[in-house]
Amino acid sequence: MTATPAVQAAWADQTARAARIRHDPLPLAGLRYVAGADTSSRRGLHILHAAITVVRLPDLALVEVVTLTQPATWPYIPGLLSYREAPVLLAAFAQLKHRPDALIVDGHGLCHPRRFGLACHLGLALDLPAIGCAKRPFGATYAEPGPAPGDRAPLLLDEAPVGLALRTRRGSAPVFVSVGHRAALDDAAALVLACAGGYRLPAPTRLAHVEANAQRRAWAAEQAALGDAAVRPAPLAWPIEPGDDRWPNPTC
DNA sequence: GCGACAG
DNA sequence: ATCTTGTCGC
Repeated sequence: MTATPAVQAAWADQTARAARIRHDPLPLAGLRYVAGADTSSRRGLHILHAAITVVRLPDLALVEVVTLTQPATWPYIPGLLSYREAPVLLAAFAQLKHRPDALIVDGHGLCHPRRFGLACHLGLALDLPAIGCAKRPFGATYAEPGPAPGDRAPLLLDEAPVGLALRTRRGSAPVFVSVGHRAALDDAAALVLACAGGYRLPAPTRLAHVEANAQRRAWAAEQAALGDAAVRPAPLAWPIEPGDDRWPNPTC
């Protein structure tokens, strides 16, 4: 994907929004409900299945799940994941009965070319403390952290510290934690560790991944049962032009 | 042209 | 992200 007008507009949009990110300490002591966000989709199908989970601390019990299926309006473009995934994730979040104290996103926060990854985008849109916990470093470099859970090393992007490579489980690759919005990095790491529960990925996003996949399978089965009435997968119209309602806009 | 590249 | 078989280890 090249620098189409919509892509350039999105870059400018991210830079403008990044200036509004705050780095508050997370009130970890009173933290009770932590949400997780993830999506699933089938290979050539531009349909997104989102899941938002709410997990209770400190026992990591799953107390609420919302899933939602919507057509994607953007392709996946490295650095512009938000424009693809944020709309359906925000719509799903709006259906939550609980108001979580914080959100963990399957993706990056400040570890991003314009310092505005999906976790920043969602946190800012929701005005909620948000952190990114990704499975791959997205171009950032790091020294291998020690083997014990809690061991960590700085994540560097363009020579700048943007997050942590954090060991959450012995014998597993580290996860890549960066601040999204209204959170400090050490608190973000502490929260991820508090949610690890013996797994590599923190419970909120790990369970959201499971739920989003279940939603994709359920949707596929439902479509199969509908036969002729099933939605025909319209190919994603791309690129888009100015004035298109998919143009980067502050509401999503 | 080649390799990188969150999900 | 998804596609895919077997394989290694607790």
